[in-house]
Amino acid sequence: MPAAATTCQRILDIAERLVQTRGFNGFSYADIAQALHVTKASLHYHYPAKADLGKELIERYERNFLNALAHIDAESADARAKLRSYVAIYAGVLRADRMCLCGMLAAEYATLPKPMKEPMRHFFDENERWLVAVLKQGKKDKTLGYSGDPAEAAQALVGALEGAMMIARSYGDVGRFNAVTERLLADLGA
Amino acid sequence: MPAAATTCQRILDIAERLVQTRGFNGFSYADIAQALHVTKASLHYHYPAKADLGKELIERYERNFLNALAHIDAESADARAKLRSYVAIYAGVLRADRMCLCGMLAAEYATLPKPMKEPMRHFFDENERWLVAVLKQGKKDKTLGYSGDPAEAAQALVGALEGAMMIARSYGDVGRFNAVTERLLADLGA
DNA sequence: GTCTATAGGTGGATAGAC
DNA sequence: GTCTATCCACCTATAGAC
Repeated sequence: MPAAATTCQRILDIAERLVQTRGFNGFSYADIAQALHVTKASLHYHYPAKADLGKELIERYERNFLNALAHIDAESADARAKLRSYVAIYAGVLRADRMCLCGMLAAEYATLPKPMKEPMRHFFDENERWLVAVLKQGKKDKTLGYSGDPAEAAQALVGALEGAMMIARSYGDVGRFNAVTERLLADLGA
Repeated sequence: MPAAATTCQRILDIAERLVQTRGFNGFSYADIAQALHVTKASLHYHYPAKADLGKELIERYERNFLNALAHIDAESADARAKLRSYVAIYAGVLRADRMCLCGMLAAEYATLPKPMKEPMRHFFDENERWLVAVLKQGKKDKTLGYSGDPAEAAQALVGALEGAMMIARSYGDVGRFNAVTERLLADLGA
């Protein structure tokens, strides 16, 4: 059985939800304190500055995301299935009325504390690295089709997913996201 | 010659730039006051609440955008050319290190003042309406190709543009955006 | 229409007791 | 590790003089 969540983990869980729904500039230590029934001062013991909290949020989010991708690789050998599982991760986030953590931070990029900027881009780099491998595999075994550079195709896909997610959330319409992603997948042959 | 810009217009110009670069939660009346060499109180005379300013920003942005689209319709009859001109608008915004105003607000949707939410979605509705007309024209005269519902194709395109813009801006890399949009246009036959 | 002045609140962050 | 208490900067917004 899993060990009880530490205070640090609980803080990150609440903060993650807040960033994904309201943005990094849209929540405060007071919001976490209220949800966790502790004082703001206690939070500063664990994460002295908001930038520290934000950096840790990104790094944990990327770890969890890459674990999910590794899980996909372990589960399915088919490039088409991998791609569909990848999109399903995004759909799951949106269903919880959340944006991708790093998609949210990308919008707020100009106002982010410096320690958060590089880790945020790293998330996208790793996503694209994984996607490039899947796209290359799919092209090699002729299960996926796309034109040009696989890196560009990966960037286009990530951008399309983030953008579709962001807009669909404004409409409160997950179906809109699903319709768009179904097109994207179909265009790739998945 | 154009009339001298009114104070209201100057306020909107500064605020627009601030929202597009920093987000609605990322700037304050103090920022505008400093840039305009007036006091915060003066700004409240023109726009009592920040929500009033935000609503006006969206409505002006949409008016200007729709004017640009009307200009495209007047300039070119070719659906492919129209589509390329549409994408060029986005590229121009990004080149100025800005995000689309409404793309930015879409990310911040949960924290937006109520009076801004419907106008923001209206911008996307009108964009998609225009795109649907172009896509239908292109399909009719066989200059553009896409599968399925033109409304869904329009939503996919808008989402892809907004997402690509957001991410490319984080990397400070307009070329990344151009490469992605070139793919999108090519896939549509434009 | 713009100013000074200020209200009333919240932001992130720290000191020091327990 | 959590608390109380507090600091100071900043926020949106208003009152009232000019």
